[in-house]
Amino acid sequence: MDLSERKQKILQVIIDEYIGTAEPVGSRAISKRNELGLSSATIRNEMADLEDMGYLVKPHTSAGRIPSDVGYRFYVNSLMQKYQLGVEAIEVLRRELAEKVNQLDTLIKKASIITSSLTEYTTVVTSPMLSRSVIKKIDVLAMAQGTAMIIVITKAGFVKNRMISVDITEAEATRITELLNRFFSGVMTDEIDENSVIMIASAAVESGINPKTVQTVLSKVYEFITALDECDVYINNARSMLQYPEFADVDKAREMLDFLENRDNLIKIIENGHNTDGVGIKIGKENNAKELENSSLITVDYRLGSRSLGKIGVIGPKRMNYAKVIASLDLISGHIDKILEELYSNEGEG
Amino acid sequence: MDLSERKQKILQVIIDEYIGTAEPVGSRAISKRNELGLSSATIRNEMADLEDMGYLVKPHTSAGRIPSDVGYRFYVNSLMQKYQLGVEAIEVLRRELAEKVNQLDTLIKKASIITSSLTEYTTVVTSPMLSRSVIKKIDVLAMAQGTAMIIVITKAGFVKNRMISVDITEAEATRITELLNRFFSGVMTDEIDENSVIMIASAAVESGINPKTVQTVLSKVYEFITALDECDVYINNARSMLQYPEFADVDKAREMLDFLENRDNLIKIIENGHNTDGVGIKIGKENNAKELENSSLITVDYRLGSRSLGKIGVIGPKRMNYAKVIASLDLISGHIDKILEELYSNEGEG
DNA sequence: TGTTAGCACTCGTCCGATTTGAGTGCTAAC
DNA sequence: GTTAGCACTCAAATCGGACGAGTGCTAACA
Repeated sequence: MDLSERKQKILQVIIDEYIGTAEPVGSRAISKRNELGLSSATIRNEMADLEDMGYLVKPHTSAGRIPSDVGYRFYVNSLMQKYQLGVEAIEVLRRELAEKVNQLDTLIKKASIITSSLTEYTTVVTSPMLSRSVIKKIDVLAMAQGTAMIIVITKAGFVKNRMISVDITEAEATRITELLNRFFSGVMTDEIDENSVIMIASAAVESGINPKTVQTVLSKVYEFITALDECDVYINNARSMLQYPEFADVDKAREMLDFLENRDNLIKIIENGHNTDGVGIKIGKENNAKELENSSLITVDYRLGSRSLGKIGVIGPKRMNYAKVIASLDLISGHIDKILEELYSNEGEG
Repeated sequence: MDLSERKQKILQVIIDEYIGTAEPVGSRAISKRNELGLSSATIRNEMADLEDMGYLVKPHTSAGRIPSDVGYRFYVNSLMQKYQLGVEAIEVLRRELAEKVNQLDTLIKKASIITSSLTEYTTVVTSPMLSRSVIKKIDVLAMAQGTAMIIVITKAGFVKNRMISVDITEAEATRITELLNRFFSGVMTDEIDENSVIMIASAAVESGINPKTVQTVLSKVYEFITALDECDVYINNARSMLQYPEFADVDKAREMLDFLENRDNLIKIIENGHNTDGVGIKIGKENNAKELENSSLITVDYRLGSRSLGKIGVIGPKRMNYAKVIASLDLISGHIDKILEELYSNEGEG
């Protein structure tokens, strides 16, 4: 079942060609390029074999052939040449990322934008998972009459806030804040359980705060902390889909954009689409989503130390420039990892 | 130059029809609806007049006629019937907005989503302008080695944060935080000038903090506060463009989506497109943007008290359902105003 | 004078037939 | 094993006629 050297060569030429043009490629076109020095008839025979073996398919009798999912998979695994990004591209990336790195979410969004412009495909990034973050500080602020605000800051520099409805005085808020920080500052979010909340509650009540207020605030705080890991996803450059002939049909484009709009689904696909080691590549049906049958998804982790915080993914037509996308993602995730490492090297250990 | 009763009637029927179908409407179709009891020939004569007067245009000789920008403008100003939103729609809106109103930006984003689903057009909202906000609290936190975070919370419940590079100890950060709040808490952001910063700086230096650290932190804080009013814009349901025949051509759709992606431009258009009183309606070329020549933009303010915080806009084809969009925006902005009023009734006065 | 029936004319769209051309598979010869 | 050659296939492009929606104009009518 192994492919002869020559078949591999031909398959590679076909896929390279198809990636460039999106047109089925025929035997004559290949033989003309005479890298192989074979006549079109010979190529035809080989192509027929490749089709039998499942690497190619014919859209119809009198068209050329296009790669099947299997063909792409073989290409990605065995044939593809490593892509070398241009020095200017690398330079731009370095410069852009250096500019405003000091906000974790800004950094991620920026990374997404850069990836889009580097690859010209749609980029999706998941926001950093905060579930295993260390709390730097919690604030409870009395705001307008009957409302208060909870602010949680993690060591990694992530700030989340939420308003709650509760009658509370500034003094009470300050006191509760004090207690919260005494117990929770420096603690990892998923180590916080109801017991710790109860301890704080009794301490607060002892210091004379209305038990009902304490109860309301602390249950909201607890709820908020446990909900911190809600994963969000940013989509970038979705409109780029429209530039590829695969989506020349407005209905196709609409289907894809509708799919992208469904965040939950998208997150699921991105999380699924990933094997542990570095880059995850899902081709066509491998994505297990009808809407992505004609598309591929490539993902990488971005990490803090050994811990994966989230993912950056690129979605494009199945005939995407895999080598370039992989190179881009590799480069950018490497950069992010380094930046995060520098910024928060003391985070992440209990 | 006035339009006779009958011409107005005819114009109205034509526009109503065209809004529904996107097809040029002919004289026969109108006469068939016999609301007017006129023959097609008579209608034809009237339509020819309306064309001469600039209210209608012909795509080509043997098609019906479609409204011109002038025609739409007349329709919007004089002919359009008030649209009554369904009770279920109103109920949904009320319920949705009630649910998680406690975050200003969440509220606005949600409003945008609701508007999209109510109107089925693309919605753009500008984030609340913070320039004339009252500061509730400022925090400076020492984070990882060599970095600190500035957090500003406004009375209206807006939280913004930024990381900065500076060598600072926790004690120093706490001290600076104390001073910042003593001077700035309760102050409106645009009342803060360099003098106040200098005062804080000297106080901080007096209390023994490294002058260089003080200088770095305070200049960053000042920079941050003055940059608070950077206006952002959220786009919702852009893909809905694709469902209208106006954008059946992928290139047209692409042009529009490209335009929407250019945030600066978009903000400019939205801000321009607004006259002070309530709803702003810009039809086609009135938008002063090539990309919007075939689209209309309707905007409303959302307010806190009398102060406009930002805008909600709807972009759709020129033949959009103006009455419905206006009714929706009216309703939703009214709701938001009320919610904001309730939440932050004590904000906004120096 | 305003309205309408009638008619010639325009012009985009639809539809079927034809042509074109890229590409294939097979065969026979080298 | 390779290749030239040829018949065959089939989507896409081209062409042309029919169709029909719609117009403008004219003449007749109330």
